[in-house]
Amino acid sequence: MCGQEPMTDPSDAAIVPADGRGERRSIPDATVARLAVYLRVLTALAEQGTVTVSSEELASAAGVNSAKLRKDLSYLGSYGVRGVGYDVALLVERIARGLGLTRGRAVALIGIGNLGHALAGYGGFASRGFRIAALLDADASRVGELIAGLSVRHIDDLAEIVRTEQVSIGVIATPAQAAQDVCDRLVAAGVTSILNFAPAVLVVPEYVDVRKVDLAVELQILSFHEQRKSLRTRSRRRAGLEEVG
Amino acid sequence: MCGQEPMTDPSDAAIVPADGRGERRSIPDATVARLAVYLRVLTALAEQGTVTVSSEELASAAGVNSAKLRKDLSYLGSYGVRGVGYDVALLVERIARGLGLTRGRAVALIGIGNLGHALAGYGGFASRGFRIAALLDADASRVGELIAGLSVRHIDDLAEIVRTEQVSIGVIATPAQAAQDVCDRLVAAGVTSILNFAPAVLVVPEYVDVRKVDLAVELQILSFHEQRKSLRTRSRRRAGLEEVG
DNA sequence: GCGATTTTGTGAAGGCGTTCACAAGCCGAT
DNA sequence: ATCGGCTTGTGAACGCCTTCACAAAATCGC
Repeated sequence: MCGQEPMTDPSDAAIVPADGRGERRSIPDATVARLAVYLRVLTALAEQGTVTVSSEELASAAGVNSAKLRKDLSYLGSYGVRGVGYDVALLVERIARGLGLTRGRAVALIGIGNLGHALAGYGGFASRGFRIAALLDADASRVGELIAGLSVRHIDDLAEIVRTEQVSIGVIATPAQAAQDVCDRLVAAGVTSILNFAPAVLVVPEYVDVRKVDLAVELQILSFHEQRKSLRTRSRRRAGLEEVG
Repeated sequence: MCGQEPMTDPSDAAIVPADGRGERRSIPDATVARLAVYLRVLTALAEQGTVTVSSEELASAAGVNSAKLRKDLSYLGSYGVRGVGYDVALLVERIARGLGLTRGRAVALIGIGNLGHALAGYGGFASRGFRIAALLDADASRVGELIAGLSVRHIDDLAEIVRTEQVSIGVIATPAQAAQDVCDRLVAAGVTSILNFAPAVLVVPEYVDVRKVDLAVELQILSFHEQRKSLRTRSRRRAGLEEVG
């Protein structure tokens, strides 16, 4: 019913200068989000030994329709073979390259509370090419604590860490009221991509990308659909299409 | 640059039967997601004593433009006053009602690993009207463990718990390979809304809503934009618009 | 080699959401 | 009571994304 695709803000469609024979073409944000999913599915296929996959198979494994999948892949170039399908290994490589995953990026995680702790221990980052370079917190009493093999450092060390570890992405897992301050520090340190788990709207310069994940908002969206479903049932009942109470 | 709005799948626009004088009109998924954000901002405003707010003020606090905000609110009805703005308390009430948050919904959380643990302890759920009714895990050795005041129960008790606790939303925080099985159990137990943190594509009947949060995908999207930024700089340099290397 | 079959890649069409711009409406001052 | 200023609500235009449908291309069998 309500699909599973995450989404990005369509207000800024990806722009590529279209210089010479540089990048092929601008890739829509919605497509980028799906490419990441295809990559995950393809990696799993590769691990179980699948060599070739058709758009139909891959699409159904990723939960989209095949026309959309083909159009998405076409933004990267023509890597399929008509009548045959796609080479799994080649596609994995192309998508990874398209998403800029060729060199593993360093991530700094700020806010070692409940959620920060879980994120620090989450294996999915490392397994998909992201290296957690540092854990930081403002609470001095947490500094030095060892989590997932990393020692927690103080937020004041942020700028230095970003420089020495070449951090390109900051993850904010602090309480809401600390988020903007941490965000400002990240931007000042030169970080231009931020993933925000705090339930707060961040203000950043236009050249900085922010993605947010708000757990309560997700539940509220589901709540809306739940209500819609029960309203629908109720009004159908009222209309006498089913037995009346 | 890349905005902060989460997104839903546009492939299924909300449908309301438009019977008699039932619901006003269909609310787009993108709007629903933003309404949840407005609600958060408005609640904060109310707490600090603000009585009235203009679309311009609220929009900038929520990080959207005012036209969009007004159109979003208009789906709920006409609750603003021209020349004045919106009554904060009234709007909070209307949005909460629109999202179906009038009665607090019960949530079952399955998978008490790293992430599940953090989610169980996350205060943001309770504070926004969601009650965690049960924690479940397939690992018998975890059963009985006390987390955030709740005792972990075995996944086999799911159906019973859903019935007795009136669970309407299931949250999956298991490893990827267990996700589909847990999902099937939820659906079988009558749950029609699922929030999935496992990096897996869930197959569900069309009447079930699934939202997914994939942390690695979020990072990959940021990675793409990082690459785009550096590519742009590089090609500009190559074009001689800046000093050459 | 050639035709049948399969599957990709992509113009074109359609749908949905965002943005624009302004009429309608409310308040307060005079 | 009227006027001026401010803010909402919304039709219309625009743009992006999805979906459709088919030509192009590759393999297989004969």
